[in-house]
Amino acid sequence: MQTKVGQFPRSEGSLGIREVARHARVSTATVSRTINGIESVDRRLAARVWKSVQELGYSPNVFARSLASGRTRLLGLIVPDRSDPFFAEVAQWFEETAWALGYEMLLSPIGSNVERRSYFIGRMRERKVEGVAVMVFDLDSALIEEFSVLKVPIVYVNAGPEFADATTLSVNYWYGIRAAVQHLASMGHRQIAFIGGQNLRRSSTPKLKAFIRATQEIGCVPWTIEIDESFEGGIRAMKELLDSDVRPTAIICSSGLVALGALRVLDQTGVDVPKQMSIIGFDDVPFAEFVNPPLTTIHIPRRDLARLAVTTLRALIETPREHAVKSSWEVPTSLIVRESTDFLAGSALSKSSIHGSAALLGVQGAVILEDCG
Amino acid sequence: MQTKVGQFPRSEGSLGIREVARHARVSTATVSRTINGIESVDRRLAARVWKSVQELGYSPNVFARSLASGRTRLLGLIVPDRSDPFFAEVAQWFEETAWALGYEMLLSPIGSNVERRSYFIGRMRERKVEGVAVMVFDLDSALIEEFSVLKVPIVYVNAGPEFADATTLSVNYWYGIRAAVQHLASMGHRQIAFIGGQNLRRSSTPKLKAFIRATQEIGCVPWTIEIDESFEGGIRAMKELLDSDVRPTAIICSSGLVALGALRVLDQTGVDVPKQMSIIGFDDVPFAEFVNPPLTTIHIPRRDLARLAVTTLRALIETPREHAVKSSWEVPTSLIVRESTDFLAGSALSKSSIHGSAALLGVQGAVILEDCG
DNA sequence: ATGAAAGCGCTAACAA
DNA sequence: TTGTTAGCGCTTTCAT
Repeated sequence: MQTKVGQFPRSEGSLGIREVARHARVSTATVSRTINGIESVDRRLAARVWKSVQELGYSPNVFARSLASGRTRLLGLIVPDRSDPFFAEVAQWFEETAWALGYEMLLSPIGSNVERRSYFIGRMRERKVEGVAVMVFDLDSALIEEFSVLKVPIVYVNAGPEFADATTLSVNYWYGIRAAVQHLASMGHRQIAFIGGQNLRRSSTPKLKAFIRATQEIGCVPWTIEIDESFEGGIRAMKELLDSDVRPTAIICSSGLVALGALRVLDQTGVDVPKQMSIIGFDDVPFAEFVNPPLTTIHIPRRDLARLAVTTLRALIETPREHAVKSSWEVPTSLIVRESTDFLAGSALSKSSIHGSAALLGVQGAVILEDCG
Repeated sequence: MQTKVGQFPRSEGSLGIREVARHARVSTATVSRTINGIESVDRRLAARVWKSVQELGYSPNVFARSLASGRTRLLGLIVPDRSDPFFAEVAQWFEETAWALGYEMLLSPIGSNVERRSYFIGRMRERKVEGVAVMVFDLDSALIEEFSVLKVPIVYVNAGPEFADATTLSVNYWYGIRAAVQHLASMGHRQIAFIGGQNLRRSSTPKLKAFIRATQEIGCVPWTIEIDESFEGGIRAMKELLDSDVRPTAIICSSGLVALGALRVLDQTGVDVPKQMSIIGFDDVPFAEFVNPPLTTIHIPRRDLARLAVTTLRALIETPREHAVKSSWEVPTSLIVRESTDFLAGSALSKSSIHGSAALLGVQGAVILEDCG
């Protein structure tokens, strides 16, 4: 019989379930059952237990609990970069939703280098995540391999391989981009350019496709210009556009930052937005509404996306995986009209009530155009 | 002798330290020592162990590890609101620093309602945090009480009680605000207003004091206007200022959002920034540099603050607490000059090289004025 | 330097 | 319904 001491000062006087049990004059099992809300416990005993818990100031040790139960209630979320405001917000909603369902989030901003990636993968393994949401497009197959070894459910969000049985969630850019194009067309714009590019999110392709389809739909020639998706990219593209013989009258940017860059050039060049040029961005960036003029943006439902990821994961985890069928879900985008878009100058069309009402809502007001689908 | 089954499907084939030990033909103790990098292990045995770890794809169970060792290596960080970009960034640096030192962060965005607060406090207790950084000013004493029961080290960051023995870190606003006032004064401004207020951060008072002292220092009368610290607050204050008989020529805002609000009003009123009015904000908000014109801001060293919090906590945790002395640290603020400040129109002063060089740095360039202290 | 074995605090059979 | 008890997977003494 040895008395364990340990190098590190343990929490005071080992206040564990045993002390509570002794104090309440019941067994540890009863304490455990009470704390975990198991019905079968006698009301009077339960009351005694809770009282002891209070008096002693007991709080269960999650580590012991996980070890004993074999459950961790941990959900992994793999993103490229936590400092990107888009992923930051998604992560926040993911965590919030997870909490609401009794889970924890383990965030893995794996970046781009391989060491960092396997570090985070290892971390998730050590902590025994029960499921993982993958939000990076180019997670290499070796890592995916490593994961499948774990045999935990995975959902791919707006990314990932087209496994026959992979569960996927995706953002439908078509709705929002089509709404944007039609919004512009309805105000007389025919020369609409799209500034897009490639980045970590790799959502460029679907956005581009949607733009092309939407412009063709209204009988216009798609006008696109590719850049790296950033503030500087927006600056370069806008300069290029301004230099061309015939200027577009409206521009859709593939991200909020790109739009901010475009706006900068326009401001410096003295081009009035929206009178001389209309700009539409994405709300993947905060402060789109605090900028001058407030940006008309395509809204990505980050919160819905995050929630869907968590709930899907939970379903996968808690459902006996007898009939694991491929399932895929989609969240729609929409258009938020603010003040960076207006009627084409010299257009025969006059101000419609839609835009008028947007202005009426005041500085932060916005009218949301649902998808036209 | 019973074979444990468990309700929940456990990780495949119980790949634990025992399997590794068997595979490497050593004891579990040796495996443990090897994995934890304990020197005394024979090189050849260690090699065998690592090989087995590789081949088996073993990764230790953190829960068991924590349970056995009595250490959690968890650091709590209490903030009001994780969606505030300031705290979001601090939290990120906190976590990053913690990782670098082998710790984890447990974030508690306790908000304002009591239930939420005690929920997060409870969470930290359950998880046995080894130390806590408190970044909220008005953590009520009851909660502090609850914490002191845990007997874990606490550092108060820019907040908290003035316990005789409390460890505190704080932001020195004096340097940055003084630099801002002097920057303006050097460009001929004498009518400088300060838009400030109160918010969760409660950093208003030190900021206000610093402003008053700095303006008096240059022989000006402090001109302050109080609002709630927000975008709308900035709008209201700016409107009020524009309506007054005599307008200020330069304005320092107590936060980035307030500055954005002020900028909005100025833009709508057709007041040119910086030609007709200079604006200075705080960089507690991203995109201050992406706005038009790029905002001259007072820089708060969020990263240093977070790092200091973590390293201080670690020192407190890992140092035998024999002589626990009160200690306090400070991080300085500084001024980042961009393009929202300029010479007073009609001033006898001409453009100095300082501002000229800022312009030369281009769209995103900035010259940092260190504290004048 | 290595191994045997006693727990860490809890959960969940199983028995009562 | 309640209690007894065998682990969960690891660390760390203690003995070798």
